[in-house]
Amino acid sequence: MSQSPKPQRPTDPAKAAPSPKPSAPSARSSEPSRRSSEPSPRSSEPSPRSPEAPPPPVPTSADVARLAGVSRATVSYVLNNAAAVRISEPTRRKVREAAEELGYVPHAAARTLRAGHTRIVLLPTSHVPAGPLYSAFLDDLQWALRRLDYTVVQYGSLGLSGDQAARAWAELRPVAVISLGEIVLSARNVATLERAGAKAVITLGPVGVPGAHALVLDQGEVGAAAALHLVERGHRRIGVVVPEEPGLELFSAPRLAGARSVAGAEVEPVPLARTEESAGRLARRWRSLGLDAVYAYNDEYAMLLMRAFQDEGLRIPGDVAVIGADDLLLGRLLRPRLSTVRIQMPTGDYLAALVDRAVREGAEPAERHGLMAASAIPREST
Amino acid sequence: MSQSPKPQRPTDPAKAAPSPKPSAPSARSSEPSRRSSEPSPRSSEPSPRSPEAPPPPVPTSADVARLAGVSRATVSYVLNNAAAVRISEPTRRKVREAAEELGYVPHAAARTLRAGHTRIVLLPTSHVPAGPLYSAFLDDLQWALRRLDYTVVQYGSLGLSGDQAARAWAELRPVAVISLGEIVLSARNVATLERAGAKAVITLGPVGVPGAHALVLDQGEVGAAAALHLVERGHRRIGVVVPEEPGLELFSAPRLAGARSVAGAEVEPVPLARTEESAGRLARRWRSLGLDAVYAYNDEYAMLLMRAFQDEGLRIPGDVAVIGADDLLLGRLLRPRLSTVRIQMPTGDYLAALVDRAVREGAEPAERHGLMAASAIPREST
DNA sequence: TTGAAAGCGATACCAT
DNA sequence: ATGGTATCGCTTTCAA
Repeated sequence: MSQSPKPQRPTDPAKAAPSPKPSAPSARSSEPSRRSSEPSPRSSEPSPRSPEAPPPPVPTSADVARLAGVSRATVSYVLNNAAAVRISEPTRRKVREAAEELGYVPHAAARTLRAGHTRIVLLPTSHVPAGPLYSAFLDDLQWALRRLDYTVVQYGSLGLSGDQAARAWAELRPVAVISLGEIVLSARNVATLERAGAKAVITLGPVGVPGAHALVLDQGEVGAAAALHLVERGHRRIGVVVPEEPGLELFSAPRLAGARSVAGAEVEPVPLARTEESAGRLARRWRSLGLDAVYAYNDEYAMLLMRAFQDEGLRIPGDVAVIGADDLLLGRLLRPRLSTVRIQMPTGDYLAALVDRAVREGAEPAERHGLMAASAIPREST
Repeated sequence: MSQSPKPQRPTDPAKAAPSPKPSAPSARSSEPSRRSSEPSPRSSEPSPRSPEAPPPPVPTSADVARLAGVSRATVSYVLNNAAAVRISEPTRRKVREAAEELGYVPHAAARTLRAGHTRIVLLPTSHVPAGPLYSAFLDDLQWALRRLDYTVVQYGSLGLSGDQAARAWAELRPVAVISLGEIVLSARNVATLERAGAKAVITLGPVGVPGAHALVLDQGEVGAAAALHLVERGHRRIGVVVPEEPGLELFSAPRLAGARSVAGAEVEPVPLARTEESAGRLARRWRSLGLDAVYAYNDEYAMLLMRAFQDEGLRIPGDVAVIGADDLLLGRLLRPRLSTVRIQMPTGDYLAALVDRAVREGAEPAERHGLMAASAIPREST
């Protein structure tokens, strides 16, 4: 076992011939099959795209070096503006021109492998939650992260289990993962990611995840703000819409609980699907429920429900008060104008800074609460 | 040059001592700095996360091999279910258990480098266009691509120029790029990507891109369908909303042109921002415009405008007919119910199959038209 | 100032 | 049935 390495055949036949390269690597590396050491098949023309020519090999830094008449090391120095080494200006220009001419783009995988780490911040996406609130937040976050020189990669994780997802993400060796809460991570998953080099696993959602930096956005506050508002308006018997669509439980359950926590509120869960039919059915049996107000989960469900109530002859807010959440534009367009709960998300800058700190200083995982402020916006529907 | 390799120092000091490992690789590779060849610092415990311990090295296939008592080759065979090689069942189990125990996850970059290509399909995203139509399409596409074993990566490209973006994408060596039209690619950019190994550059949008597989989704059809519908209903003086929000010109201009192309329609462009104020202003000067119908770009703008009209005392469709586009749920909730144009996008399966064919057979770039069907859905607002 | 070369991790040949 | 090992492209040390 512990015998020293026996160089039965010369350690590296290829490297033995530095400059002109031995005629051809013969049938050596047979698998990747492409690649012929000379970038252009022969001529120097830009190759007018012959119909069935094998795809031209991707230029490497070695190609650039050859064209510029320097070593690969020099190419690397120039292209990365290496500060520790001084390269003459003529050489720099030669290198840059060669790179330009070949259309050279460095190979991220090779760099990653060499460096031992990436600057990838991975954002899992499953369903794009389509809300303008969310969109703006996402744009903001990406922007802030790029300013800090991270590469933002959204990884489509639709329909993956937590385990599958964690493995798939880990393969990319992201330096950080920011889970927006669509996929529920277990402590195991967090461990997988950290073993794969992730310096920060941040979850943004209604529940904390053991081992991760959790920004707990307490959805309960949303429900509480809504219920409190209704109670203050003199309502007591409050229906709370619980969407029937799967995947929303993580949000709806805490919102319901938050509403329940409000003193003076008698809360009744009300299942509702995001369809006209479901809303119609609910409206028709509404009077039998004996409720005088409803918190409709969010503005979309609220709109749906308001319409159904109105078609049923119920007056808003006279017969039933309605409040939504998310402060969508459409709420202001409804008549009566929809009261809502506005949710304050952490800014992209804040989150990006958190990532950066964790990456650089290895901040301890912790749960942060109270980052999400929820406040009722009274309009005409309550 | 052709001197045989001179092993000044043993080719690989690490490999020389498989089991106990030579104290440390001294100050050899100083840059990546981490990595100490032994996965666990010493003990076999899962390490109770000592406060300031250096991060444990990421396990590699070599670690798995060592733990399982086999070679790295064997590990690779087992973990990839290599068909060409038969490995005994006990060995397989040993390897799998070792991998499991270490929480081994293969390093995508290393595999990529070795393989010479990736299975990444890159979807640039800049603004998340937030429409449910778009979301559904995206989900669909990701799903279809994953079924074909591609890795879908959305690359946040907010605020990058075409050149910057193309370079950044090319670094990842994606096997295909599907540009959803938010970023406008030039022929140069396409060339950059193809030189970097992309087998297919597909653009999906109102305009074709030279050199790319272009799925031209002719937005003109949407405008035409809307205008035609209005003309058939007896309207002639038709306003066409042109959103003032930046980034929508690529869609709004062809839609406007499409409306203009309809015989019998007298089209007037109408700028409108996605705010209540803008809609209110427009509604107030509406009567002076002498128009009897409006195609409001999409359902959101239509809703905005309908509300403003109604607040202004204009009757719909009596005084002004309104039609939107995208067939959003909210259209059916408005009163009167909003007529709309439903847009038929190519399915994710179709697009995924197109990618796959291009990747495997190197299909020639071509423009495909007529993939987008648009049909008016009459409801009550026209 | 530049070049030679080691080596990051995984894979698939070619031996055994 | 397994193991040794060259290789992918890039960065960076060390030597010249």
